[in-house]
Amino acid sequence: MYLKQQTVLKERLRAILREQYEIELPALVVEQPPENKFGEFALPLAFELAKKLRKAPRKIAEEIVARLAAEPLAGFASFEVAGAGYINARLQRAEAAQALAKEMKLAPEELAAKPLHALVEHTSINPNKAAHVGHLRNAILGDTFVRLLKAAGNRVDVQNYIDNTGVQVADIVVGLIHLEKMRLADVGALMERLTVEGERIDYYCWDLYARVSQWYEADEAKKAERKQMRLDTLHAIEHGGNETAEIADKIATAVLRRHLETMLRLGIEYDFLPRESEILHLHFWNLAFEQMKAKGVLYFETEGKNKGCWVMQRPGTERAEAEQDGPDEDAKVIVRSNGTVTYVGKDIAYHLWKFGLLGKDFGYRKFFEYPSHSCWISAEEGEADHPHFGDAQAIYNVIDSRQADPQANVVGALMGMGYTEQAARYTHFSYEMVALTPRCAMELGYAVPEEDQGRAYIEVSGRKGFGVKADDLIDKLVAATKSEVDSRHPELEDAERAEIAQKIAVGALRYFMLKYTRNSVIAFDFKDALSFEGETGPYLQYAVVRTRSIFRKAETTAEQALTELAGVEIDGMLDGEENEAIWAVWLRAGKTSLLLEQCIQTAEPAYLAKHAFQLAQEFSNFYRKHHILTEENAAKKTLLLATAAVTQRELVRSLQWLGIDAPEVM
RNA sequence: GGGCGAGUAGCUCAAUUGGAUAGAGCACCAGCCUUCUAAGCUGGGGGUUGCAGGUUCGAUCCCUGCCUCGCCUACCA
Repeated sequence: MYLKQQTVLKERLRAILREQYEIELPALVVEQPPENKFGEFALPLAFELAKKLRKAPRKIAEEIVARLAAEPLAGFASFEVAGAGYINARLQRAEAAQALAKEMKLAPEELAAKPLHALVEHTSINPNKAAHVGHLRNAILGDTFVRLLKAAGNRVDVQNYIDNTGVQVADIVVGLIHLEKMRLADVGALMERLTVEGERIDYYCWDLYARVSQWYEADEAKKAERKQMRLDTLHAIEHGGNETAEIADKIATAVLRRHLETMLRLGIEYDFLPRESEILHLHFWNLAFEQMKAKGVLYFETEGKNKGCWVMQRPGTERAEAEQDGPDEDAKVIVRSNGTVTYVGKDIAYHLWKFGLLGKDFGYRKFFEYPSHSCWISAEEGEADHPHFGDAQAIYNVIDSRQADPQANVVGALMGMGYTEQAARYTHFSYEMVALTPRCAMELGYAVPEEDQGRAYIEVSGRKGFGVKADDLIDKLVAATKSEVDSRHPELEDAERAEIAQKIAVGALRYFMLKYTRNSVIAFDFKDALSFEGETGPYLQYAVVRTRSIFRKAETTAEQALTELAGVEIDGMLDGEENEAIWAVWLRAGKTSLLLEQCIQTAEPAYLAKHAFQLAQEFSNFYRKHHILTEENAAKKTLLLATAAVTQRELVRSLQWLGIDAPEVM
């Protein structure tokens, strides 16, 4: 509703500017006034025009308002000049509410103008240890963005990139072979033993990874030897076709499966798992290398520290003419002097594939089953019958901000190859890490040096085994919500209480990760994460539960209540100070599609989280002031019921996009 | 050294990307459950937006300089 009216207003204004002043403004700013008493839209454009027209802003505003008032504009009640030259527009409130009540689905004009085939990559955890809170932020951000893109009408493939042949996996293999003295058969036995004992393989690896990392450094005399073991192991894994690689594959696959299970607890699913092993073995790089050489993106360095390497100019390091003598020491090495390719090189090849520019595809086989679809994994030789991924028009990589540089290198390579359209639709969906507060770290039993105790946060470290595991956090949340539900609803069956607790725990966790904007570091603390009051997921769910309770008692449904509003005369019932709380709900509810658009444009889900919270707040305020079930005026009661209904509809819709499900009772 | 990000209430964060009196939550204080669920609501205190300049009708936001903090900057992956 709101977005549509905003468009109507903008079009009218553009027409007026053309006719009256012969001016075309590239961007017409429409704001939301700080308080509803100023109206629903605020336009500061008179300030901008003042200089061009050499007139006082207030005078210009008056002229425009006169033109706006000259003929009726659909949905608007009035326009006025305010302050030094603001133009405020007021909606015809009853009309707006009636229109919003009818919007059972998102209106077509509020969906993406041009639906795209988008590809979102998120999670991408090294399959060598348990997922931790930082990975949860990644997956929750990515999954939420997927839901937003889909809601706006785009086709979306969800990918989770698996670095199954990297050093981190190699470290675990070194641990199994050299510390635990295991062979392939022993690893199989270990995994069976863990299953029997109900232990998690990813937890086992968490500890082993920390042990190996320390072992590398523990003995000064053996440091070099041990680092060489690590390198040899890595190369064996990369090469494939040997026992070491088989151990790596066995363990990485098992850990990956655990990651999928952990994420599924939060409602997060994937379509495809491309693995580095296939990027290597199917020789994606060879094709990328030929293409890059042919297009002059790579050049062979003959001097300086990078002598003998194929290098690429780093984006943003273009040198002045005068300095162009000698080698570019800032250049990024893509192929080492020993002929092996770096990570960035492989990443470029992978991204050419994502856009369908490589000229080669993965093999595919089924890996994991969800109730509604299968998740596929890359394979050298896949199944004959399979879906096809890649060929995306837009890609979003949910990767933490520390990898901004390598990401920029990939974009730089695409640009250099002339793929400017693809480069423009390449989004590094960057976010800051989740760190721990010093207090939280000490609670977990980690020794925090005195000089670090005053810091706002401490970075987690997989190598030190320092962090909060995802499943531990989810378990803790579920336990806390379960005991709360148990005490509030002793009349319910235990299974039902468990289900409610599960939904609340997920709501709390997902909202916690989404309420911060992407580039703020989350200083994690159990106290905040386990809070269910104030700006939290449960607060939003509670608002929905209250509306459900109302419709149960009124023996109707939200849909019915909204339908019935059409037959009622509500003119005047949304105006005046005594009705402000009612209108505030309708206005906020009408902004959902506007927020959807903003979130996608800025790749920032936090705005929707805030919107949902504000709607819940407006509703709570309304709920206290207006008692629905005891309202005696029939028309008024219909409006109040519809107000609860529109809250429920928009809140449930927003929460669904955030991946949060509201229970029936809580 | 260079690049990126951050610095806002006691704490954790917002601020519609340059707009009206800088807002929320937590914590603290005072109230509100025989009326639709108190995981709630109302009120209160709390701010020189790191510092100093500049740009303009208007700056938390843009520019310059400085201070503090974090991250990135390998022929590691």
